[in-house]
Amino acid sequence: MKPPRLQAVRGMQDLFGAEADRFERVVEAFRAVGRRFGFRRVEVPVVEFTAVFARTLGETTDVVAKEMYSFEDRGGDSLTLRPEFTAGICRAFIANGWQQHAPCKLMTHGPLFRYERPQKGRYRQFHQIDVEVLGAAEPQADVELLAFADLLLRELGVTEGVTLELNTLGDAETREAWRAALVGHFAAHRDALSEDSQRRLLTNPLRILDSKDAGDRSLVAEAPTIDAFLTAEAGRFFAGVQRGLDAAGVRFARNPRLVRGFDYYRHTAFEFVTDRLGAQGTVIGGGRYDGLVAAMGGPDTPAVGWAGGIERLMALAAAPPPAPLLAVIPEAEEADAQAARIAAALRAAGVAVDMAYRGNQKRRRELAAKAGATALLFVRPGDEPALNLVCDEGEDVPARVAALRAAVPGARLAVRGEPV
RNA sequence: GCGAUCGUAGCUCAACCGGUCAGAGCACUGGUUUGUGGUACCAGGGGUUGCGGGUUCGAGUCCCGUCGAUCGCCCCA
Repeated sequence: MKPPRLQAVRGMQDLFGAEADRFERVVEAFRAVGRRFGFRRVEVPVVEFTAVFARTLGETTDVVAKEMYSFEDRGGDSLTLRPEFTAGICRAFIANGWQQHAPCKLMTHGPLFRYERPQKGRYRQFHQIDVEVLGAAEPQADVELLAFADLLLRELGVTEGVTLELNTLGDAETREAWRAALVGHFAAHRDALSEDSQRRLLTNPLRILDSKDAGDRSLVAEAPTIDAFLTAEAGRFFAGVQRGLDAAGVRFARNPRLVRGFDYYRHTAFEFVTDRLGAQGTVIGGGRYDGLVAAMGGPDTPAVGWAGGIERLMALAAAPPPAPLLAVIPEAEEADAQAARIAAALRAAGVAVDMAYRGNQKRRRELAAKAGATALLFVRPGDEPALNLVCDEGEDVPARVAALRAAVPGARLAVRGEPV
């Protein structure tokens, strides 16, 4: 197969300029908010043995069978590009004995890969931010995670049209009873179900609850909700989460039809959803998966986490504010060395500096503007440095002047032509 | 995996029913002016109209295939 020209692989994209800036903004906000909540950065491999994902997701599901990037390496091992963070983090947790640090509050971000049909907000290589709390059985852990997500969205300016939908899947006993009741309900109306949902009845009955088919929806409306099946313990846990959210000022809406497709999910399930991204409306999604670590062969470890799509958050986030950038512009070739010295001194002092060294004066100002400069520093040739500082409206001029005085002592300094 | 729409310079687009239709703006490059914060002027480079095949005297314009994008379904860890 010949690759067509220099196109990127289907569903994978190049990011540059304003788009790349937005991407970075999401990641930086995530890390900053995470630190405020006491989460620690964790790094796990992009590639794992296929079994790490196949075992947790179920060998025969569509997800494993046709939506993973799996391949055989030169040693004959079946490897897979990670389609999610959770399984890899749990694998690392078990392999490295991180239970000694429990509760582990971990955060990470990076690329994930799923072989799906691309559409708006859905790519084959996509990027997520991810947090997990391993080894905490208390509802406070769920609350803290949701407060984290809520604050992050506010910091990013993503609140309009985004709502937190919350549900519980109960404990294992609850879930089994509810599932049986749902199957009974839908089986009794099998003929009225859409073709897709008749299939779901056999493969994944909970998923009938979020069917988009109009006919299914009326049946779904009559379907039993989980509340009638909650055990005392499961009910207490869910009440604890809701109380905590109220206390933390996190607004949510109960969605009794919010489900997870996989059995290891327990108790809390939640999604921050928007109506502004077409069919891919989930911005952040997660829940409690108390059964997963044990199912993978590790110690019995309660855990909860969420992941958010960076591409989707980017699409909703406000444009990042311009970062301060000082452009140093030598006025003539003879000033180049002087300008270079000044730029070096300023950078060493922690000031973001760009150099505009191409073309005539006009051109240099244009290039500085295009680079996003918020302040210009003209360097006049001569034995002693003569500098003229021109700042944006929002710039802290005294701070700029102080930085220049410190970095270039003895310079003749002017602000907009006026000596200071 | 299924259905629909789309694909013209780096970007956004134009080209009536197939016949000088390969263009504009922005961007880019060089220069002039200005002489100090993006807005002036002049000139220039750049496209075998995604790719391949077909119909036709003639195709960007019609047909088929393919690649990609977009919207929805499926799936959603």
